Amino acid sequence: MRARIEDVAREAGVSPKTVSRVLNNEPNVRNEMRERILAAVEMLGYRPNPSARSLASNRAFLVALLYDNPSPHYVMEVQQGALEACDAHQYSMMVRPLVSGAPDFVERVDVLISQFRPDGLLLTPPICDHPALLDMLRTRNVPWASISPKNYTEGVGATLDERSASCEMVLHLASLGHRRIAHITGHPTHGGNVWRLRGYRDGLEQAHLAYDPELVVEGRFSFDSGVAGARRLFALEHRPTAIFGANDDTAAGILWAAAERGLKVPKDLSVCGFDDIPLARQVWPALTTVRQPSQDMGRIAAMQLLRTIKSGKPGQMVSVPYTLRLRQSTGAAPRRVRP
Amino acid sequence: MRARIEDVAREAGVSPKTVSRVLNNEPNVRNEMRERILAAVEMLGYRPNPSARSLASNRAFLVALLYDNPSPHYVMEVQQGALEACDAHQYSMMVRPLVSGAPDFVERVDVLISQFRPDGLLLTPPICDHPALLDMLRTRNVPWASISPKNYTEGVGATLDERSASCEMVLHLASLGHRRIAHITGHPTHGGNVWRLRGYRDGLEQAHLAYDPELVVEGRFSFDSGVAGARRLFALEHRPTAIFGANDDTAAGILWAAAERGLKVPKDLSVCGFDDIPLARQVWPALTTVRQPSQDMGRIAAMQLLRTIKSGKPGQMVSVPYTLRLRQSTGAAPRRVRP
DNA sequence: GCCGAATGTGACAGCGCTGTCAATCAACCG
DNA sequence: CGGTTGATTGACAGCGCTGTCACATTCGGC
Repeated sequence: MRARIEDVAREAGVSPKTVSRVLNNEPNVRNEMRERILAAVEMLGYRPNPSARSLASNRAFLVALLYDNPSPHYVMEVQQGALEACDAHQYSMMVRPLVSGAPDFVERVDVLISQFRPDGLLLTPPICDHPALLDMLRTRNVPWASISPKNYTEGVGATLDERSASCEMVLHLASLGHRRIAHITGHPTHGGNVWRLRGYRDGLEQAHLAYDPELVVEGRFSFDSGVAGARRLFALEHRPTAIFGANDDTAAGILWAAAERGLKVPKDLSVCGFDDIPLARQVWPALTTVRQPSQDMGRIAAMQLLRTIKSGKPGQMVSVPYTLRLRQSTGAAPRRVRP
Repeated sequence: MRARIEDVAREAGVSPKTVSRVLNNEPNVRNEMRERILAAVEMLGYRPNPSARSLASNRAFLVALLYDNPSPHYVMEVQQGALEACDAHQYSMMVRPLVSGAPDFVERVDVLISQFRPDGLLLTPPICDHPALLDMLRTRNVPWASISPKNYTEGVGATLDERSASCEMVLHLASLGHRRIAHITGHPTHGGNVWRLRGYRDGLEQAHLAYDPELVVEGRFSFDSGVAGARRLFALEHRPTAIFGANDDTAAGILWAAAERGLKVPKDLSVCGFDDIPLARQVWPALTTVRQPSQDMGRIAAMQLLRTIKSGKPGQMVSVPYTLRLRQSTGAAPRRVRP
């Protein structure tokens, strides 16, 4: 049978409670004692029983990651990073896919909380911007951390300056000579969408290009919405020479639609995306995009959440850096626009 | 405070133990009583405390999904399916990314088991074919279910007849007039690789085409290995007119390398893959591939695992159907091969 | 060297549930 | 009709840990 705390206590010649103190990093244990106990733990290969721990302490040592996201790669990256942070702090993590548009969405999370009693939640877009959910969490006093929330000036979590990144991207296109730069937006309820769109407008302004509403098409952060959006833009009388997709999936759709129409990228059309998922390198030509360190963001948000849980004081909203990845899908604007 | 089993018992006018019996579907409870108790559970919105449950019963109501897989989409699909099955049976699921090549791989899983005491493990390729791990699990008497293991004639889990699927794919290419059909294999330690390769040879044989070792290049189930493998095949004096990638990532790499070399797909070269991940539709031209219902496989494997756990008798290895998805990346063999 | 405060340690109950086993009851047998 | 099953229910202990509180020890200031 596996070692219990009592065995460690006997081995170290102390009471179980003292062992418990050491394991939980509680103060008021002499150093000598602490070391003796840690040695005994090591020797017996002791691991606390999480169920007993959580039953007795009424803490679950559990963080739940909630997602509702069309991009498995993104979720996977965030999950990986969050898992790293949880492991490092001896917390376990559960994952839960959800449909944030479902009528019983908030209730489902409520059930989840009463069932598993997680110490905190990790929210990805668009869940992190769901007002009713956040209200419920506040009421139930459950801490949470957000990844890329719409409002990045408060709360706990990790963000990226999507507005500046988008602005830079548009300036890059402008510097290549593009004058008609279109944008296929993300899902209107995603926080990211708001900032990427705003950054697009910033970029136009800074490049002294007029904003033309005709050139902004609503998408859904998906491949299909990229295809559909690009088809609409191609049908314009005066079509754009560059299209900025709100994410890489969208941009891949644009590329696909361009190929369908026989347009050469980047000769006839420049295309760029956002996120730098593997797909960005796997399409032809490889996508110019903004690298977003999703895994780091997952790790950082989880760390801030754990800090909040442990200290009771809210952690920070950490901004992580982005990088422009210039690849083959963007190039000089064509002299003359082919239909 | 949240309702406890005692509250339900009081409400229904029975002992806590009887409530427990109902909640655990134990026999020997009168129907009338069962219904009264369920009504009380419903009324109070009672949810058993998983920690207390697992502490008292020495079962964790927990399944761990282990993966070491380069394809996030695949893992995500399996995860989603497995989660559905676990939810339906009131089990929770933890996920754990691992590196099966690491020297301490088996030990890490061992630690995981003694720490969380999962009732069973769900193994994805290539982990499900790791002999040392399986030995350890047998020794520790931990049940597991596999998804697409190399040996699909025994054990518990879900498989797909990859051999027949690959054979059909090759026959499809042969029917289009291709005579030099190449194959870029998967990672040599993956079970799937063995059967896909064998199916490729079956197909050649059934089409009365000679097997040419020059046309089989070792890959790693990755985009990059597809690019590298295709470059090698293009360098052959007598290059293939069709390349069958062991999975869609590989096939996407082949497409990329073809574009790089200026080869038109499918006019100059036919390409096909395996799995039907979203990427297959997102490249240009869309990939002909084999649809593998990964989510169903995750769900089915989890169900079989849960059955094993609950009954003590091993569940089955369930074979799920595949479908050929013919898209634009395959076409009639060229009359004359351009260099 | 004495006293109060700060620090270090342990005894014990109990978290919410289930396993064990005993008690009760109805059905059935000869 | 007494005895024997088997079905149904409950009492109670205890899973492995931590919170609470009491007690022991050390420290600093005068």
